[in-house]
This record gives sequence, C-alpha cells and structure tokens, in this order.
Amino acid sequence: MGGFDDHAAFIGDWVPFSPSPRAFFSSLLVDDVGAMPAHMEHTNESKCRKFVFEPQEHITSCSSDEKDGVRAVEANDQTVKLSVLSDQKMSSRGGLMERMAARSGFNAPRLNTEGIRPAVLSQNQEVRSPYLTIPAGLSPSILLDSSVLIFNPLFQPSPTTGIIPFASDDESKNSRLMTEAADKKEETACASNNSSSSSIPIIDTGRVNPSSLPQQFFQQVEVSVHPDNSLQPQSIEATQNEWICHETSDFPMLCTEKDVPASDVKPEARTFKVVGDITGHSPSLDEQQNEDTTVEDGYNWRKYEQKQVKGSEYPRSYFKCTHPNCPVKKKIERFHEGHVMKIIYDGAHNHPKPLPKWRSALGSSNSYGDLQLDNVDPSGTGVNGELALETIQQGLTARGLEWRNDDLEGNGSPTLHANGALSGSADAVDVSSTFSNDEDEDDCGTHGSASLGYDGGAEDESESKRRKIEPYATTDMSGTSKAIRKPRVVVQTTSEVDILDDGYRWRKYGQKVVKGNSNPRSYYKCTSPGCNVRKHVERASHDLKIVITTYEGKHNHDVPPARNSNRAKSEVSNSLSNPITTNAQSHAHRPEPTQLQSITARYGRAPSLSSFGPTSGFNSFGTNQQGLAGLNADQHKFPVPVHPYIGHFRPVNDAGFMLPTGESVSDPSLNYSNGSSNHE
DNA sequence: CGGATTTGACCGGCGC
DNA sequence: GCGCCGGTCAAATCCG
Repeated sequence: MGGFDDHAAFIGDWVPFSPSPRAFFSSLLVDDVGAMPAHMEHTNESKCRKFVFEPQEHITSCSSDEKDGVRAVEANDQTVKLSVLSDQKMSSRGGLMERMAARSGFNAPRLNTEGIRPAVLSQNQEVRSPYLTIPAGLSPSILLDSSVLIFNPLFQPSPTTGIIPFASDDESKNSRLMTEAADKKEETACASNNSSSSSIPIIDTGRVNPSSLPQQFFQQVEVSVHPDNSLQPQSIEATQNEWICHETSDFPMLCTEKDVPASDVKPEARTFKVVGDITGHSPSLDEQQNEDTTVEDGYNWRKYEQKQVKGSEYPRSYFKCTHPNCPVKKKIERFHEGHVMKIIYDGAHNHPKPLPKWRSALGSSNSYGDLQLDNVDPSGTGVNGELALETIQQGLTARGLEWRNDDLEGNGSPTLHANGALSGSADAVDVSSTFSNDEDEDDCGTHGSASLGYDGGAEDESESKRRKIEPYATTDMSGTSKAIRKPRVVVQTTSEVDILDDGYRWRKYGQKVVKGNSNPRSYYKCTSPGCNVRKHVERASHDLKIVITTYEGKHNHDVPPARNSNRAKSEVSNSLSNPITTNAQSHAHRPEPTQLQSITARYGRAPSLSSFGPTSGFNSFGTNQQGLAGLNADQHKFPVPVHPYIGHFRPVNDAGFMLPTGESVSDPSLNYSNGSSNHE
C-alpha cells in the first residue's frame, strides 16, 4: 500500500475526495473480481473510501495526505450540509393546481378564485382550491343547473377528526362524494354525520339529466376536497375529458369547461379520478401507507406499488383490482402536505363488485375516511331526477367501463367510495426501522451473501428475472433460501458528484428512492451493445459526501474512447495548473450544496461532470483501462492519480482489460477521463 | 433531430 | 394472501 499513499498524496492536491474508481472498477467488472484482494483497509481516516465487495469484501482506500484530506473534507462539508428534502418541500408547494393540471395533461382554463378567496385563506399558502374533475360530457351548465353542488359547509370535514361523515341515506338517492378523515384516534366523531362541523361533501347530481350526458361522459372524475375550512374555495373546471370544480366561499361551485377539441378526446381513456381531501391533519408517512391500504370502494384491490412521485412529499399508492383479468387500477395520492388525497380510478371493472366488503366497511369502524359516491341511480334514468356519478359512468359501460353496481346492489347504491383514511393507526407501517434486504445495506460492507466469484452468466437478466429464471441459482444461505446475486462490486467513495467515471459509458434508465435513504438511487446500464453491466449510484443517507456505486455484471468489451476530448483537455489543464484555484472554481461552478442535493434528488438531473465545467474531473476522476494499461490518446484524462489500490492487482479481464500494475499513477499518460458523460 | 434523461408505472420476489 | 420494495420499462421530455 505504499504506492497507494504516494498516489494519494498526489490525489489530494486536486482530487481530494474522489479518486476515480474507473480503472479499478473496470478491472473488477471486466475481469474476475475474485482476483481482487479480499480486503484492504487503510487507517487514514480523512479521505477514506471504501471499496466494498459485496458482501464480504471491503476495501478502504485512504489518502495519506492528511492535510489535503482535511481540505477535501472541508470542501465537501459545504456540500454535505445539504437540505436533502428542501427541494421536495419546495416542489410540493405552489402551483399545485398547475402541476396537477399539467400532470393531467390538460390546460383547462380555470376560474381564478383567488379574488374571491377569503383573506384568511389567501394567506394560507397551503390551502388550495379543491377541485372536482368530471369527464367530458357534463357541461358546466348542467352542473350549475343541477343539484351538483358542493356546498362549502358540506365539504368541511370535522375540525377535530377531519372526517366527513358518510350519509348513506338511500332515500336521497343523491350521489355523494364524501371524504372522511381517518384519524382512528378520534373515531367518535366519525359517526357524526349531522354535525355541522363534520359535514359531508356532496356532489348532488340528482338534477342532472343523464340523457344529456354524452356517451363518453366519464373519462375522468377527479375531485379534491380540501379540509382546511369551510371557506375553502372550490370551483369546477370542465374539459372535454374532465371537469374541475372549485368551490368558493361565494359560490357553491364554479365550473368551467375546458375547451378541448373533440378530436382530442380519447374515448379509450377511461380514468375516473376522485380526489378527496380528508383532513387537515397531515398524516405521517406511516399513516399514509396505512391509509392507502384502507381505501375502500367496494372492490378488492391489491396494492402493488407505492412510490414517491414528483411534486409530492407523500407517496402514491397503486392498486389493482384483484378480480381475475380485471384491468382496473387505481392510484391514491396524497399531496399538499397530506391535506388532499387524490384517488384515481383507471379502467372499467369487468366483473360485479364484490358485495360484502364495502358494505361492511361502511357501517363499521371502517367508515371513517371514506370518499364516496353514493346512492347512484344505476338505471341512469335518474330516479328522483338524480344522477349519480356512478350513473354517469354508465355511459362508459358500453365501452367497457363498468361502474354499475345495480346488479350488485339492489338499490344501486354503491359506488365509488374510498376510505381515504388518514389513519394514524397503530397499523402504520414502520418505514424507518425496517430495511429490506437491499444490497445497499450490504453496500456498507457490514454483511453480505454473495461472493465476488463471477458467475459469468445471466447478467443480462434483471435480478428479479434471474431469481425467476434461474431457480437453480438459489441456494440455501444461512438457512434462508436466497438467490445468488449477480456479483456485485460496491464502491463507496466521497464525491460531490454522483457519478464516478469508470471509463465506461452508461445510460441512465431509472431513478428511485429506496427505503432507508432519502437520496435517490440512479440506475445505469452500460451503453455498449451487448453489454449488460449495470450499476446504481446513490448517496449514503448518513453522509451525503459518500457516493455508493454498485456495479453488477461483467463488461464484455473494452473501455470506450472518451468523448469531449478538447474540453476535457482544457479542463484538465486548468485543473492541473492550479488545483486549488480549480477547486475554488469548481465550487463556483458547482451548484450550491442545496442545489446539488436538489439536483441529485429526484427532480433534477444529476450533476454531471461536464456540467461542472473545468472542475468536473476533480470529483470524479477516472482512468480508463486503456489509459492505464495502454492509454488511449483520444481520451482526455487527467494524469490521474490512479487509486493506489488498483495497482495491487492486475487483473486482465476477458475483454482484454488491463489493470494498472506498478505504473505510477502520477504518470501523465494516465489520463484523466473527463467522463463519459453518457450518464452524466 | 437524435440521444440522453426524467419519471410515472409496472413487475415480481420476499417477508409477514 | 397481501403489502413492501428494489429493479426495470418506456413514454415524455430535455438538451446539445
């Protein structure tokens, strides 16, 4: 390791915290990783980086240059002090409607209710206009002339429970859209359906003449109810496909119809959205999760996904109808500080609604937190002149969308109701204490199960597929049956940029926030044809300076020539000429820590080496194998400080990669690649 | 305009 | 059986 320190000293000057694992990785990935030293560890602490060979191999490289190391750390600290969630927070605010509109794919003109919004509300940025979106076919006039009214008081959930009681009066035959809060701790209020404070949000469609509704009426219904207070403005905006209703304090409901060319209407798109806010209570993540699972609409759903989506600090849950071959799905999303819950139904049930569930739920403790459309006149004839939203959907039935429950419910009451309980129940999922068997945990080198031995096969298969396709690969591991993973090389390094240039070109194909780490994980594939090596990169949750890169697979090709040679050269030159200055410049060019974090977080592009200009390389330096072993003149690489560790093994991979042996890392010929930029 | 990225949605294994 | 969750797909979007 002596050589290592020498190199490290060099690295310290200009690449204080991110020696490129390029050659190192390449060697690992291209060659038999098993040839790697099983364990190498440095005692220097200031600039240690770990190369973790999942599971048991754990390599830590450190710079011997404490001074530089400190500098590096200091520099990094600026980056470290990031507000991980700041961007998400910010993104979750403002323009909610716009975002939703954008997401919904329409630009419906909206009534500006700001002017009529009570001052108190105006001051509350958190308060957004609730809206009701009803599919095409229902004209504003119909709504206005009908009893499709959302009275403010009725939309007001209980101030204490946030519950909007469900009045299941079959007599009224009114379709109702209800939202109930789901604070199970305050169930007593749940039973209250007549309390003025716990009102029922109702969409009374009783006066709508179904005959006036176009066949393609229900493509989308999206209703949001804001619980904050009864003064919550609401109005409706209608489009060819949907209506958005905004309730205002002055008008029961204002509706506008989106001007959408009929040609734009896609009858196939059958989405029924119900957005109902439940309560002003901001549910915890646990609550949401629990809540999502408690949503009840009469059908049986299987939750198959829960994901954080852009613009929302709350996860969106995806459900599929459990009925065989039923294509219906629904999404439950909470946003705006959890004050609003949106339920989006997509598709048409091709089966009768299971009888008991929603019924029982309705009358039971499950009653709270319901979002419901009730008492629909399934006949569509509008008994009592009422038109339930459900009925409206009958127009879609002919096209395969069935929202009819008449066959199921004698009185045709059913419908859409979702227990959007904001339950703070004890059933809440503990999201903080549970870790999956995610490799990231292994990444830490604390444990592991797979050897580095290369299986050499199936790397083109996803892990899940491998588990499925290669059952034989499943072995008993510590008593538990666990599939053998594709060999992985986990590299933990310190860098301000997420992507470490390892000489290969990568294409990002996914990004996701995984449990236990608020920092998103980015997934990359090697862009070389036929090469199925993948890697994922993420920042350590406990230390934002740390970038954890996990490689999986084996390259079947050489390191591609680097691109952007001219610029890279220039950058290299600059960087080398005055590392410190460059460093400073780098910061000048770099996004602010928060920016960086924001960028690396879900919503922005990951900072790229190239995007950082001249300083790019300093965070992520790489040495392409050829550069190390034979140099590629086309590649512009820094006279890179090859990670000392690299010099300790000289694996020659199948693809012909040669890893550095004893050559000096400071050899100018060891170019620093400014990065493939593919993934950057 | 083509390639890269973003990001919502889906798949399927795993654990309870 | 169900929910969780990592991984992946792919359409939309971005960007050079």
